[in-house]
Amino acid sequence: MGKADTIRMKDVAERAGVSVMTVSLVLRGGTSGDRISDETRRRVLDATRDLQYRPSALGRALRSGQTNILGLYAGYGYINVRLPFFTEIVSGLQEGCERVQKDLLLHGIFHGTTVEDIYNELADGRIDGLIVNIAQDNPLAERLRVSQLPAVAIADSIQGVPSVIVDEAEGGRILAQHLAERGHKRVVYFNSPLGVTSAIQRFSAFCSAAAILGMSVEEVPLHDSLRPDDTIITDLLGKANKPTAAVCWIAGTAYDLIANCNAHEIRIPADLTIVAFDGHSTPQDAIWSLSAVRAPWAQVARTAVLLLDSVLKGESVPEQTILPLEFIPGSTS
Amino acid sequence: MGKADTIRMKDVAERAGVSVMTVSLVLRGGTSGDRISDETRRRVLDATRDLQYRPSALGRALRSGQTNILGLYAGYGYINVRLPFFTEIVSGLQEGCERVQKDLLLHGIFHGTTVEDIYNELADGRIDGLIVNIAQDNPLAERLRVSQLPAVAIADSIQGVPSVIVDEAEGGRILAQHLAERGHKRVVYFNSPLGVTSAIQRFSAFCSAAAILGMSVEEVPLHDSLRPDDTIITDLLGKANKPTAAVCWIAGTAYDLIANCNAHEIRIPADLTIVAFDGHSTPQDAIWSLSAVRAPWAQVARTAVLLLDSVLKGESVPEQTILPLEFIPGSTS
DNA sequence: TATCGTTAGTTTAACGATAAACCGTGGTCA
DNA sequence: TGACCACGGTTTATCGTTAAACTAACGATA
Repeated sequence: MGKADTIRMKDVAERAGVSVMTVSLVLRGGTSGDRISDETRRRVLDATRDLQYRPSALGRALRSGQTNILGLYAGYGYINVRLPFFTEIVSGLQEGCERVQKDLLLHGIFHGTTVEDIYNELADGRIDGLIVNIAQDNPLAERLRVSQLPAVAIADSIQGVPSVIVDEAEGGRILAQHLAERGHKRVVYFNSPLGVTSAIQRFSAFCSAAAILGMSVEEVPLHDSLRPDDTIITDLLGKANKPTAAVCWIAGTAYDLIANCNAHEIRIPADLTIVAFDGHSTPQDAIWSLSAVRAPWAQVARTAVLLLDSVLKGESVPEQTILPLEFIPGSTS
Repeated sequence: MGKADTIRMKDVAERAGVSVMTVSLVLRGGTSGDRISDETRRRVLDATRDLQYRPSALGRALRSGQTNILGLYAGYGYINVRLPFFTEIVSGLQEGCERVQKDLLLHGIFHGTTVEDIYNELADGRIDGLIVNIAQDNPLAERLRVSQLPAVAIADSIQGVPSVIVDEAEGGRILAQHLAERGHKRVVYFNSPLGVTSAIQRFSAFCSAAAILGMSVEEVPLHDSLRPDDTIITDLLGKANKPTAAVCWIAGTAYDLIANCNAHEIRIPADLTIVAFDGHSTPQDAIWSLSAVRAPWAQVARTAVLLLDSVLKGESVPEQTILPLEFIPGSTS
C-alpha cells in the first residue's frame, strides 16, 4: 500500500507484483491488453478490486490529452428569456453525453462570463469540445472559426462551424398555411427587435408563404423586453382593416399578448387567433395551450453531441444539420 | 518557442528569461507573487501576453489536487416530474459557481447512471465536491456519509451530510392559514403516494395547522402518475359535506385537477379553491397563475454551492440550512 | 549455429503544473 | 567581523497516467 489517502496505480502494481505499465495495459482493456497473459491479467484485476482502485481521470487526461468532458456555452441572457428551451437543451445534451460516455460541463450561462473566459475554458484543456448557442455576430463565433477548435453550434447556426438547427423556414410555411386554411386574410406579426438569425428566417419564410396564400402581413417590432405594448392590441383591433390573427416570433411574446387580450376582454381565438414560433410543452398544457410550432430542442442537442463526438474522432461532419419541426395545435387558434 | 501546438509555461519562462517556477508564482498572483520584483513580473506578464499563454487546468489540477469543478447529481426521474424545479436548481448552481469561481459538471440526471458510476466520478478526482438531490434511502446517501466526501444535499436532506432545504412545515402552516382566512371549513388534500420526506412534512404541518384553525382535512392519495382520477372531483363535490378547497402536494397535480374541473364546468375559485405546494413561475403567469407556496430553489442551490465551497476550504458548516418559502397568490384562490 | 520473430512484459520519458526546500547576495546588528 | 535575515528567485521532486522504445526468454528458421 502506498499513502493512506489515494490509491494509485502504483499500489495496484505492487500488490499484483507487476509494473505500473502492466496495470495500465490491463485496465484499459480492449486491444491494449492483448499482450498480457491471462494469469497476470487476473492478478491485476484482483488487486484492483481488493484495493478498490479507481483510475484518476486527471492523470489520464493530462497524459492522453482527452478529458472526456464536453462544454456547453450559452450566450448571454438566454436563460431568462427561454427557460423551457434551455431545459430541453440540457436534457438532450445529457442524453447524448450518456450515449457517447462523456460528461457535460456547464459554463457561462450567466452574464459574468466574457468571450475570453469561455475561450480560455476551452483552451485550458479542461474540455474536449464545445457546444455553443450564440448569435452569428458574437465575437466567440469568429474565434471558433479561426481556431479550428472542436465545436458544434446549436439553434443558431455559425458559418464555418458544424451547426444543428431546425427548419425555421418550414415553421414559417406551416404557420402561414394554418392561418390561411382558417380563412385569415390580415395578420399582424410580432417580430424580434434584434437581428437574430432564426427570427429573420422565421419572418421571411412566413412572409413568402403568406404572400403566396394571399394574406397581408403587418410587422410590429418588439422592444428588448419582447413584450408587446399594453395598448398595441386594442389599437390594432380598432382599425378599419383589423387583423384577425397574430403571429409571435417566440412563445413568451404570445403569453404576454394573451394577457393583454384578457385584460381588454378580447376573446381568443374568437376575436383574435394567436399562433407562435418556438412553443413548448408545460405542465399547464392540460388546462390551456398555445398553438405553436415546436422545435425538437432536445433532439437538436442530442444530435449536436453525437456530431461533436464525430468531430473529436476526426470524422468529417456536415456543416449544417437541419431537423424538422412540428405544429402543435392548441386552444388559441 | 516550444512546440507549435500548445504553449506551455516553459515557453513563457524561456521568453521571459526566467525559470518556470517564477512564471508560476507570478501568474498565480496574490500572496504567491510577493517575492517577485516588479521588473521580473512585468517581463513574465509581457511574455504571457505575447505568447497568448493559458495555464493548463489539467496540470494545475493534477499537482494541486483541486479541479475547481463541482458536480451535480440528481436522482432518477426528477427531471421528468419537476422540470421547473430542475431549471431553477441549475440556474442557482450556476450563480453560485460564478461567485466561487468554479465550474459545474452535470452528471447522472438520466437513468443510465448507477451509484457506482457517480461515486467513481467523485472518487476519480474529476470534481472537488458534489451537490446531490436524492432521497434518504438512496444507497448513495450511505456512501456519502461514511466516505466523508465533500458533498451538500439540496431539497431533500440527508442525515450526516450538510443539507440545504426549505421550510416545508412553514409552507403547510401558510396554506392552512390562507384557506382559514377565506372561511374554508372542509378541504381535500391530494397527497403523494410515496413516502417522500418533503411530502410527509407538508401533510403533517398542514394537518396540525388546520386542526388548530378548525378545518377538517380529507386525504386523497394519488397514483404514481400524480394525477387525480377523472371522476374524483365530481364525486367529492357531490357529497353532502362537500369540500370548498383542494390542496395539492405538488403543482403538477393542481394543473391536472384544474383541467378536470374545467372539463366538468367547475369554476375556480368560485366552486372550488385550489392551492398547492411547490409552485413555480412560468411565462404563462401573465395569463393565469396558481395560488401556491413557492420554494426559492435557485437560492437553495446557490446556498448549497457556497456551503460546499466552505466545506472544501475546511470550514465547518451547519448540517441543516433551512430557507423560508413564500406564498404567491394566484387566480385559483 | 547465427539470425529472426514472438511473447509478455519493463523502463524511460513525458503530459503541465506546483510544493517544498534550497541558494547567492547584500544589508543589519551586536 | 561574523551571524543572521530578507530578498528574489531557482532546483528538485513529484501529482497519476500513458506512449514509445526497449528487453529477456524462447522457439523457429535458414
